Amino acid sequence: MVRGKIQLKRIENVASRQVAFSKRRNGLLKKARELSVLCDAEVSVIVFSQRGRLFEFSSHGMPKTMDRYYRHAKQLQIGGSDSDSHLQQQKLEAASMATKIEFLEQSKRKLLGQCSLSSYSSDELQDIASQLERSLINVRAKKAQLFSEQIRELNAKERLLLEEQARFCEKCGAKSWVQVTHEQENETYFSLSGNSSSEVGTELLIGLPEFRKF
Amino acid sequence: MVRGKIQLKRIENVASRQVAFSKRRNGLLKKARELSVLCDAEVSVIVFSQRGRLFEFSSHGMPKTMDRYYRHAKQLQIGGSDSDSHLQQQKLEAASMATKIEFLEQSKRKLLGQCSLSSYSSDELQDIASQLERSLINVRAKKAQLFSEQIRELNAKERLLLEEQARFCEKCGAKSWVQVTHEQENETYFSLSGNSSSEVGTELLIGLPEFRKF
DNA sequence: CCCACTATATATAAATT
DNA sequence: TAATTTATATATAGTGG
Repeated sequence: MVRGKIQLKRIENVASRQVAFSKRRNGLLKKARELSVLCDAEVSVIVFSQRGRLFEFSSHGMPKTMDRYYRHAKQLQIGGSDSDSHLQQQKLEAASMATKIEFLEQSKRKLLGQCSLSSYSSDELQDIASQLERSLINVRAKKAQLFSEQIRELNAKERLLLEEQARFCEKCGAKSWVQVTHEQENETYFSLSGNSSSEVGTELLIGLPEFRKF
Repeated sequence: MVRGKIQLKRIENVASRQVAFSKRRNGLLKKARELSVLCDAEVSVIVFSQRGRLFEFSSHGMPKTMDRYYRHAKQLQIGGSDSDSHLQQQKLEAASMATKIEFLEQSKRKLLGQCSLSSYSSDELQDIASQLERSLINVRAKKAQLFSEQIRELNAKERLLLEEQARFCEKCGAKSWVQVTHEQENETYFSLSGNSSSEVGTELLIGLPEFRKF
C-alpha cells in the first residue's frame, strides 16, 4: 500500500505484523460499517488476532446474522434438482469436506496428543480408515446381535413367567399389577433390538465429541 | 471517497446504492482476505445484500470461526450474566450448532468412504482415522448404555414378576418351573446389567481382530 | 499498545462506453 | 446491465514519538 507494494503473504516481522494488524483491523471494521450503512446491508465481521483477542462488527447483531447464515446454507442444500444444481451440490460438498477436515485438524490438537501414524503412506492410511469403518460395522452388528439375543432370552423368559402367572391368576381368580403394566410397556421397550446396522454413518457423526457440545 | 465526500448514511438512489454495494462488498472481502493473510489472523465476513444474497469470506472456515466466536462469547459471559445475554447465548449456540450440523451432514457421505481419500495428506487421514476411532467408542458406549438400560428394565420387571409369583406360590404352596430355571441362569445372563454399562463395549471391541491393529 | 506524520497505494463515486 | 476510465478520497507502510 505504501512505499513499496505489499506482497499478499504473511508479514514475517512480528512488530510490523502487529502494527499492520491493528491498522487493517480498524480499517476492515470501518469498511464493514460503511457498507452496512451506505448500502443498507446486513454485515458481520469476526476477527481473531493471533493471540486470540476478538474484534467484531455486526450491523444487525451477531446471533441474528449467524442464524440467517445458517438458514441460507440450509436453503442452498435443499435447492432444486436440475442438471446444474448437481454441480453446485458437488461444489458444496467439496467445500463442506474441506470444512470438516479443518474441524478434524482442529479437534486433533484439542482431544488427542500426536500419535505416530504419520509414517504411514496415504494408501496405507486409507486402508486403515476403511478397515476401521468395516470394523465399526462388524462390531456394531456383533454387539447388536449379542444384546438382541439377551433381550430375546429375557423376553422369552418373561413370556413364560407371564403365562405361568396367568395360570396362577386363573386359579386364584385375580389379575396381577405387574401383568397389566407389562402389557402397556412391552412394545416401546423392545422395538430397538431388531434394527439394522446400515445407518452407521449418521450415528457416527452424531457421536463426534466436538459435535456433542453443541 | 471520490468527487465529493460520502456521508455516512444510506444512499438513497437505488442504482447508486447497488453499484456501491457491489464495489464495496468486493473491497471488504478483499480487505478481509488481506488481513487474514498478512497478519495471520482468523477472519470471517458475512454480507447479506438487501435482496438476501449471501456473500462471505472466512479464512479458517465459517463453522470453525462461528464456533470459536461462540466459545469466546461464552467465556466473557462468565463474569456477569443478566437474563437477556443468556438468551442471546442460547440463540448463538443454536445458530452455531445448526450451521455445524449442515456442514457435517453434507460431508458425511464423503468422509465415510464413498470418495477416494488419496488426495488427503497423511496428517489429515490420521485425523479421520482417529476421529472414527473415537466416534466408534462413543457410538458403542451409547448403544451399550441403551441396551443396558433395557436389560435393567427387564430385570426389574422380572424381579417384580418373581416376587409376585412367590407370593402366589406361598398361597398355593407350590414352586413354579420358571422360578427354578431363573435361579440357575440369572448370574450368567444378567451380569452385564448390574455393573457399569460403559465397559461392555470396550471389552467387546478389544476382542475383535480388526480393532487390535489400531 | 496508541498517536501523528508523510508518501504512496488502493478504493471508489461518478462519468463514460 | 456491466466494464472502463478518471479524479479524488481513503487506507496504510514506514517512521518516530
